[in-house]
Amino acid sequence: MGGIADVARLAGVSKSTASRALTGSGYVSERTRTRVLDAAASLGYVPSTSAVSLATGRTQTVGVVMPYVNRWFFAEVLEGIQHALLERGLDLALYDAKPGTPGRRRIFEHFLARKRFDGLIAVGLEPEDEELERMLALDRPVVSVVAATSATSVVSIDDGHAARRATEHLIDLGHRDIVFLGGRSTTHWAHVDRRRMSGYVETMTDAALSEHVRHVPSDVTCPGGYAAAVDLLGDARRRPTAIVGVCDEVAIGAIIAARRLGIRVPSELSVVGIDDHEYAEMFSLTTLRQVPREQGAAAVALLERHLADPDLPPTEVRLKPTLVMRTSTAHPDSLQSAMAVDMRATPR
Amino acid sequence: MGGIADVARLAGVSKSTASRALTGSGYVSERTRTRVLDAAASLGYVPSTSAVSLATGRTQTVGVVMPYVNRWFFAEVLEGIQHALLERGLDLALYDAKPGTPGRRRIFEHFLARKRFDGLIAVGLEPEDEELERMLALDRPVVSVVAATSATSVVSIDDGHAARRATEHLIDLGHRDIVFLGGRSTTHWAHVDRRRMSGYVETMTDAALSEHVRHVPSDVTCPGGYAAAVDLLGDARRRPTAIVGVCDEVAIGAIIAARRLGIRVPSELSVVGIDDHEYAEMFSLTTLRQVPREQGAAAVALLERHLADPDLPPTEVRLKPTLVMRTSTAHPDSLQSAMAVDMRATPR
DNA sequence: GATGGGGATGGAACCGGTTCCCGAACCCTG
DNA sequence: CAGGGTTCGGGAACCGGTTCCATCCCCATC
Repeated sequence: MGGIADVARLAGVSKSTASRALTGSGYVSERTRTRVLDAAASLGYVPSTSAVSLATGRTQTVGVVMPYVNRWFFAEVLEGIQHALLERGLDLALYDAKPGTPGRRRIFEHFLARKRFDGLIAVGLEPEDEELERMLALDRPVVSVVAATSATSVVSIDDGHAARRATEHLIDLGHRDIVFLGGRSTTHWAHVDRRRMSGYVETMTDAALSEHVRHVPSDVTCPGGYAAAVDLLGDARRRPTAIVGVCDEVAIGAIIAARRLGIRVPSELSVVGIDDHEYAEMFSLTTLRQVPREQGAAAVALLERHLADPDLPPTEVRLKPTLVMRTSTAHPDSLQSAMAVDMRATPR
Repeated sequence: MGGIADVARLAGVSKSTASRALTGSGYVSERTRTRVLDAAASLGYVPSTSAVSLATGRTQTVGVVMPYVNRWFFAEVLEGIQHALLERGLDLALYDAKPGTPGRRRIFEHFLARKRFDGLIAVGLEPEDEELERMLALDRPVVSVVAATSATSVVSIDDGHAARRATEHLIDLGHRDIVFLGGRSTTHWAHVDRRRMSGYVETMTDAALSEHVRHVPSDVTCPGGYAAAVDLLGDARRRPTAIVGVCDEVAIGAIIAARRLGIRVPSELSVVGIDDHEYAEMFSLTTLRQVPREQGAAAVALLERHLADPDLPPTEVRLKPTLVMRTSTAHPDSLQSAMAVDMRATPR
């Protein structure tokens, strides 16, 4: 019902003219154009997307593949993507590809092959070689958000830089016994987490603190950070003066653990994270801010460029995180005592 | 490239026979069927979805409309839906319709009208009348998850029941001064929140505690609950002995606030939530468990029935939440002191 | 041996658009 | 006034499947 043929009939023109008037391509006089547009409006005409796709080869849809949607970073990126697509009139097909599940296999074997999209955005996917192959074989542009590959375009923050800034911040405050918390727990290392860890190790080494380098693994979630921190902080002899969380969720878990154990933050323990999570403010967490929503938007913009120019080579967009100072970090106790002693010792 | 015509040619049959063999409808001899299947496999044939949709009128896609994707409940429902769709070979088109945004208007005016889906799932959408109209006018089955309407099928938990159980639990422990925390802050009341509030009020009234009924509004988020609780608990004279959180996020916010203020949970303050949020365990939160993932799956199952039988009348699936006891609730201090006094007073 | 019904197959129409190609009309110039 | 370029519009092919319908064959039945 209500096909373009009806519009054409009502406007008194042929299908082809109606199509030209509606899509705005080819020569159509101003008079007939408005006549067609009026007819379409009065019939409430909406073109059939399948017919359009079939004829043009364009689906007006972007596929989004991500391993989680219930974690802060991913949900935010997804919202950013959705928002950007909405503005462009594009639909969003979501594929939730949890690592190691049969669903993930099906997505790569069946769903993607159907090519229901003009382009693909892969968020934090960490694809196996074969999975990456399949994505590239689709002959559709692919943009990754957070990825270690250079086979596709990539949008991400500079993770090493973020971890370096975080670590430097603590060192500048006078900390030496700094633990890197999170990553490589039950599962393998995620690339992001490894890059952040490397940034931490490099900075420690550069500051001649390499013998203080210490990594405490945990699930990269708030409960994960909490559990690992309870363990770490429970034993007073092993307790560091500062923690770099692999991300805010882990850092917040550590703060909650510290509070439960009666360890004061920041006077007895400094904590810094990476993200600027929705809850960071509530916990006064000092952190390196990234804005996943912007990364989603940037991914869409980049994908759009690829769609306009199929020969555009893979491009990298790397955003710089910024340090957001709150009150979860301070000079270490020992230093404060030392300073206090100094002050007392100083003749007035 | 690689159309069904090629498959047909390679198998030495006509397009129509190839189609029948591949879709499994109509008469095809066993021999030719396997021949066609082999040909398709060797060519790596994947049917064009747009062509299939155009010919059959089915898109093999389900649309999902929700106001948020970065909140726990919504993200979990989404994952449940995605998982269920994956099993059925259906695609998922996501529409993020934040209340009061221009994007939401566009979704209802443009995107939905394109009917890129065979059916629609609306999660916690709270549509305006006009929006509901539009959805129903699409002539596609609609299933709501959490909704106050009976115009569509609905999947949800019994919110009133949940709040009643939560409140009863506190009353049974001996609390009288019980506050309902959350809802109707900057925005309007959400229906869910109102239903939960009603359950609380009813229970209080039934227990002859109506003069103790007290509602403290807050944003329905963790920081929102935190901020409101800091306010509420900061003044010792206004401080209740127990809190029913409109949801776990708010309840957890209250626990965090209490801890910061040095108020012990549960001895000085009991807190109960509704959800069984991912973080509930970490905060030892007593709560009424709902499993949004199951609700998503149920919504898909229900939608599937509607697709199979277009005349199926709107149906309701209402799940019962269960009480999960952790250690955020206990007898109120006063009662414990009273009991202690009693014990001392009791002659041995 | 004629009749009929069901299984198997191919031809062609159809889903609803876009786009190529061609002809008509128009305007301007030489 | 002839000729050439530009604008406008229609017919028909095409995108890649599904499905209706006609045909043919085989076998059981009367």
